[in-house]
Amino acid sequence: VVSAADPDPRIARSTHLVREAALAELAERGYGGFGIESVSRRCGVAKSTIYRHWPGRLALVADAFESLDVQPPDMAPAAVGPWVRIEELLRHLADAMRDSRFGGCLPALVEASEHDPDVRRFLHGFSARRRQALVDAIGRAVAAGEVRPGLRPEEAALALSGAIIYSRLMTDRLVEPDDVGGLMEAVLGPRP
Amino acid sequence: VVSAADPDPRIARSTHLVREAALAELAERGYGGFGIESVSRRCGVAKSTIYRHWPGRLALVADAFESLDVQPPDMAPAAVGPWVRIEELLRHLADAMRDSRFGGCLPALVEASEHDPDVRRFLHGFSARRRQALVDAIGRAVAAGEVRPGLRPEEAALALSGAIIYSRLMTDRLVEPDDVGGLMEAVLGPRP
Amino acid sequence: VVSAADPDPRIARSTHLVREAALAELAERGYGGFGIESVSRRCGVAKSTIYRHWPGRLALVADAFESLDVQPPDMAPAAVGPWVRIEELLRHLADAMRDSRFGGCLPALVEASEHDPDVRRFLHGFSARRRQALVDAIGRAVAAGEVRPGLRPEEAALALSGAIIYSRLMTDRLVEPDDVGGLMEAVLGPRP
Amino acid sequence: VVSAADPDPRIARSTHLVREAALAELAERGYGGFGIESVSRRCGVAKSTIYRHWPGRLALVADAFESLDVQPPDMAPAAVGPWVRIEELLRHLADAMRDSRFGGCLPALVEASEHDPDVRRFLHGFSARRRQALVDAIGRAVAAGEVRPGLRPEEAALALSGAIIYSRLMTDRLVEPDDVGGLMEAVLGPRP
DNA sequence: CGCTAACCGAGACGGTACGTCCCGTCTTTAC
DNA sequence: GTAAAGACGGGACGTACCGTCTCGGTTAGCG
Repeated sequence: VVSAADPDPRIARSTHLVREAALAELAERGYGGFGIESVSRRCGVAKSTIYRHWPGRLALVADAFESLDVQPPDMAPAAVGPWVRIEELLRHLADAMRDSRFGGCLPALVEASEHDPDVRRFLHGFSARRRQALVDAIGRAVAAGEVRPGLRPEEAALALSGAIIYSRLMTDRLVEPDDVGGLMEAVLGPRP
Repeated sequence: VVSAADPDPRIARSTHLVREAALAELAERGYGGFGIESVSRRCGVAKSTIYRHWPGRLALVADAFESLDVQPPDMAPAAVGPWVRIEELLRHLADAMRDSRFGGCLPALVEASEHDPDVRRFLHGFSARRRQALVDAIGRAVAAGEVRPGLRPEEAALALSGAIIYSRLMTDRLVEPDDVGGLMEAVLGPRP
Repeated sequence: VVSAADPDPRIARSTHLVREAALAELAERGYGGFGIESVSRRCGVAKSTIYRHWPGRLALVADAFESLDVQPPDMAPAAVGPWVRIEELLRHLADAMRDSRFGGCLPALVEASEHDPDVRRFLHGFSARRRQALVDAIGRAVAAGEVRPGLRPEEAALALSGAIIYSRLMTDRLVEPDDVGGLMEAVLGPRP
Repeated sequence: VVSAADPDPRIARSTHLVREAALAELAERGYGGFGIESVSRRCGVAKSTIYRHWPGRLALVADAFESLDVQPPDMAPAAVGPWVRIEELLRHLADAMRDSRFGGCLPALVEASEHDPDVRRFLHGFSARRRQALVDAIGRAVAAGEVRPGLRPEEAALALSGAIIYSRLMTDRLVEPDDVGGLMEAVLGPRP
């Protein structure tokens, strides 16, 4: 919405404050309770200023989410074995679920994506990118013989990601980072 | 909200019409766009009548969901082999995701459960009941030697359910009933 | 509204309770705050029963007023001198202003009479009957030489009644019964 | 309610339109039938705008009345004789009774003042200010020998004002400006 | 002295207005 | 000249009554 090259420091300040407040608002009150005026009060930026930079509720929500930019960790793709790489990716996802800024907004994100194409694009893109990294790692694990032959990486990645997401959204007990090992063994078989 | 033994047919009529309209409204416009007055207009029941039976938005949402009563299929628990039973449960879940009344409301349900205890209780209860049936079936499959020994039923059930839910909520392509076989093989190993 | 010869004691009981409560309600909360349901709660008679006997708000208000039946005192029309008779009539009016049942309802009565013919008929009738008694007495006082000759009874009666009514409706201090003597001297001249 | 020095022309426009409509509404439908939404529809100003400037029904009623600002005529206090001054004041009052904006609202004003201190303060203040001017004029008439000695100005003013007010509120026939002379003679004695 | 007709209570129902809150647009004011 | 402050029309919220209606349960007074 706002050009990254915008030189005006006032605009940069406003957008930053608003995005922070928007995320806090979403995590705290949910998508239904999210309000522009509430964000305005929370961060001290005038409502008219917010409307000058974002066309409305949904755009602000989508933009705030994008600013989160929770990418899968790219470090050490080859230096470690595939099993460890898989574990790293899943731990990172499990951590994100516990982060108030991302995990707290996830339900709102899911709901918003249902009716707004921008939000959906972001959410599905985020999800797909992450899963692809997992698929790659599982494929390498199959090739390296660390998991049973014949295991299909796509379905396995869906099941592993799904377990973590699902436990966050529809369960009383979310998958902790230390639970990741057990989860992997349940899907991929015994640790090599 | 309304006693099951209430003999007044007017109440029965009103509650039924309102619940139907509420579900349609939720599936169509989501939790954020859900409005009592809109439900009222949709089903022709006066707003005052709705408020006479439900204290507010959230209560109506929760009650409408509960009226869905999408139970896991209880038929044939022992007559068929465990593998088939697991497949049956997962197919039923995959079907529910495609049902507009349940699958369409799921995002709203997830979002609402984040801030309303009643909705949360319903959603988590539904989810847990369903998963428990799956855990039982997987346990029997392990005991029967239909899947690899040492597989932990809880984690496996989480992964299988999660894959289906997750694909509905954060993915462009949901798990079709015919995909269930492949999914099971990815998690449980080759079909016996 | 209800026939005086109605023999059913249940109806008599209901109408009496409702009328009492209606007057109390009017004196307490005024014409604007007057409500059928409030009257119903106050006297324990069901709303449906009230509507069975009166067609609506206004009819109940008018009927309740009529039941007050505050008549000018008819005793001693000739046994005493005209001056004393005038004083008696005005004292009675001043007393009525202090009665919570009549004086408290008077503003509501005035307001209601502005838009309801039934109420207006009652109020103007009450007012005219009372004033006529005063006009008669003043006329006799003129004839008896107790007040200055040439004094017009109609205007004098209007001024005397008006002073008492006006002080109740638009003044902080209403005319007490003991002020009546002074008022009469101001309008009629010195006491004979 | 609104600062007199408020320079925003939008506020001035809104308040003016609303006050006009409120007075029309009061005169037309009375205090009981007075409604904010009706005023809103009548003048085309949104309900939310009305509530932004007045806290509620009563405040709007009181403020609209105050905006009437029907002051007793201050011109010619000494240039003319006391009798003429008295006549002038009473004619002005009788005229006000016939003005739809003031006279039409008077019953509503009386009723409202019974339960709202702001309205009462305005009404009693208006009434007292006006009556005081009359008391002064009558006092001067006594001093000038235009009326009988010993006449008490307070009571006489009460009777004269009362006759006019009372005839408006509780009588079929109000005091016309041309009736004022006769009324004065009835209370004050023959015209000098 | 029982029966039937009526009254009564309880309250659901479709409405309408209340007063509050927020939306998204727009104008005014101040820095 | 931009940002704040906030007025504006609009509309949903949840509440409270309105006046209509349909129920059983009681009760009165006629037979």
